[in-house]
Amino acid sequence: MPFTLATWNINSVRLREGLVARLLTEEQPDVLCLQETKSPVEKLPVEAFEALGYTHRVARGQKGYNGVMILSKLPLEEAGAEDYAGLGHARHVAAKLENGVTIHNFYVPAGGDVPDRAVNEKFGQKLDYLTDMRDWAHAARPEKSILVGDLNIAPREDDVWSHKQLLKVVSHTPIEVEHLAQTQEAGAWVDVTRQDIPEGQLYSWWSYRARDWDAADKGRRLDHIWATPDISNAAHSSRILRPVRGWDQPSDHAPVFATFDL
DNA sequence: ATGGCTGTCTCGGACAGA
Repeated sequence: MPFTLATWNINSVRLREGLVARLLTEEQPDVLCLQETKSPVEKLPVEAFEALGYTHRVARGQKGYNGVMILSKLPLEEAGAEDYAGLGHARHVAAKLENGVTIHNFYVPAGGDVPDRAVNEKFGQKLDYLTDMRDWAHAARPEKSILVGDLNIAPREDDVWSHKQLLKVVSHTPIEVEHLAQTQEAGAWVDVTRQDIPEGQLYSWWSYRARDWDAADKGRRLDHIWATPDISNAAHSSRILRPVRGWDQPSDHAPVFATFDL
């Protein structure tokens, strides 16, 4: 049975409960992975999602920051939650579908302003988080797995509006790109979005600060869908729903979709 | 002009996002 998966940094699920419901109604993904829910688990809005058929979920949360949730129309069982780099943050949760596919939902630390761990602790935490993800993938040798989320790195030159102007900007620095590549290699993860859309500029995030984000189009591809090689060939129909960035009181991220024939 | 804004927690403004 084919299933459609989406990942979206919602930037407060309580504030944007209505936008989530709209996406679920209009696009009907089987599984939706959210990041930056910014809510303790017990305060997550779930009733509206249940009414739309999304009766299964796993979540981790904390007050004010971070937070991840997987909403699903398909039954799923919890498959763990890691606290990489020992930050005490709710940045990962995993779930296993009845078809045996495990879904990992990540919110990688943003990393602060200065791309130098000697003067910016947050940048060091971001690199350490990616290193722990790499070591986990290397040890676990994941199979039949999908890794999604806001990885907060735009790895390719055509994943940003200006490669040259962003080389020293956190999210596109060579050291971050190298750390992400090592994480990807350790799990043999296939970048599903780029498998489907190999050429051209592709963004999933546009800053709130631009006067006209659509016209300026200074975006970055920070949100990703990866799959292990045993199921990557089943993936197709990848897409980024740019119009969602233009909805009323939007998140600064657009949702990323893929369908798997499994 | 890569911060010009936005959200949380809490009721003014620090902190975080990226």
